[in-house]
This record gives sequence, C-alpha cells and structure tokens, in this order.
Amino acid sequence: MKKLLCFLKCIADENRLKILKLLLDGQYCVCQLQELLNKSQSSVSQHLSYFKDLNLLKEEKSGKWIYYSIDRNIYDDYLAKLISLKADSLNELKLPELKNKIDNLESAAEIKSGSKGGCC
Amino acid sequence: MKKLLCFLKCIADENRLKILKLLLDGQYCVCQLQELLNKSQSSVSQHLSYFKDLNLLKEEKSGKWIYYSIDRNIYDDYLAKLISLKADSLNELKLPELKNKIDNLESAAEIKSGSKGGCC
DNA sequence: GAATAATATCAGCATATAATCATATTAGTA
DNA sequence: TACTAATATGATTATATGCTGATATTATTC
Repeated sequence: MKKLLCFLKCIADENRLKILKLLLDGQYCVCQLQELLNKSQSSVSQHLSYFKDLNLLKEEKSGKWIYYSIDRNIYDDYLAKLISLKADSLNELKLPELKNKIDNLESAAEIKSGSKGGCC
Repeated sequence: MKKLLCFLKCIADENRLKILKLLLDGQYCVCQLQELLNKSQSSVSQHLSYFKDLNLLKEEKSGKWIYYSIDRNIYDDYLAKLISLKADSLNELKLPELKNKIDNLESAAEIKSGSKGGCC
C-alpha cells in the first residue's frame, strides 16, 4: 500500500529517524530540533513536513512556539500495517496482476519442486 | 542504531517492498522476481543484495536455481527493534551527546512550561 | 501598528540511489 | 570439455532527495 511506503520513506532517513525518536518521547519545537540535530531551520521544517503529510504530528502551541510530537495512534497504525505485511500481502499495492502471474508461473513451471523445464 | 536504519532504507523502496512481500510468503528465484516485477535481472539482483547485506535472505538451491526467501527470525528482530524504538530511544544512534544537549536545553529554557525567555 | 521571532515554502545545487548495459562468475548439462 | 542458463558485479547514466539560502507567512510583543 502506498501509504506504508511513504511511511517507510519518511523514517528511513537518519535525521528523521532521530526526530521520530525524540518526538516519540517528548515534544519539541523546530528551533530545538534544529539545535539537537545540528541542522538548519529550513531543513528541520522540511523533515517535519514528511511526518505532517502522513498525519503523524500533533502540534501544541505555546507562546510563539509550536511543540511537535508524534501522534501515537497514527504511528501505531503504520507499525501495524508493516507487521501484518505478509497477511494482506498479495492483495495490496499493485500486486493483483502479480498474483495472476505467480499462479501462472507456479502451475506452469512447478516452482519449488525442482523439476526440470526451466522456470523463466 | 545503524542497522535499523539500513533495514528501513532497504524496505523503503517500492520494488524492494514488493520483493519483501513476495519473499515473506514464498520462495522465488531471481528470474521469477524479474518477471513478477517487470525489472531487469541486474536490477533484481542488486535489490536482493540489500536484503543479503542485512542477513535477511535464506537461499535454497535446486537445480540451477537459487530460491530466496526471507529469514523470518532476522526479519522479526528488525521489526522488534523498530517497535521498541521509544524504549531505547536516546541511548542508541549518536544520541548520547544529544541527550546532554536536551537536558541543558530543558533546564535552561524550561521547555514545555510556556515560560518566557525563548528556547533557542 | 511596527518590529521581531518562529515557522513554512521555494528554487537551485549537491549528493545518493535506481536503472541500464556490459561483463564476470558459477553451476548444470550435452 | 565446451556450452548454456542463472546469477552477480561493475561502470555509467538518470532520477530522486537532502541541504542551503532567500523569501513568505504567521503570531507575539513592544
């Protein structure tokens, strides 16, 4: 599923993984993250927008700051999707046509049986 | 932790996510994956090497083919690492120094209390 | 209302990564 | 042993993504 892929792309980056850890534990504003990660304000904002696009951010305004944290429910949903990958495996993504192909291949070439005839 | 990041980078790619799904469910050789994903042999091989580098692949030779599948134990280890991210949060990665910085920031600026004084 | 601070957004550049094409390797088979 | 099929590896190109610097936006405070 496309959403899961976006989630993975989001957290498969060193800086965003750090941000994830921080925001799972507490709440921080952009300028703090900037300090902690040693990145420019612009860079941090752009990283945060990845999480935002996935609805992963909760914001809490206080004075002139916006404190961000991870929305644990949404986050857990993504984790659940990942964990149950196998279950819905072939029905998602663009794999319906693939499933047909697989069925064909399997019946045609008797995969896994080590039989002759070649597989491709 | 670096390993987790590599794992995430591995599965945060559309083709490798498909491969993961397939190899969680069954075992396939390169030429089958090539067919299923509509990619070149070289491309599939290179994608597989990501999994290999992470020890995620089990191979079973049969005839002239090598059937690949995901080593479920290793895979589950990575999942566990991801799930328990929060727990070991600040002790891994390069976050020890960060933890100091955070402590400083928190005591200095009274984060989250909305107090004046600015945070950065 | 003007000045300032925090954040967001955009364009351009630099780097990383995927795809391609060519070639190497390895094992099975005639 | 030579030939072929499956897979792996390497170099090059194309594309995606992160970072920077500039600017826009928004809210706060004086």
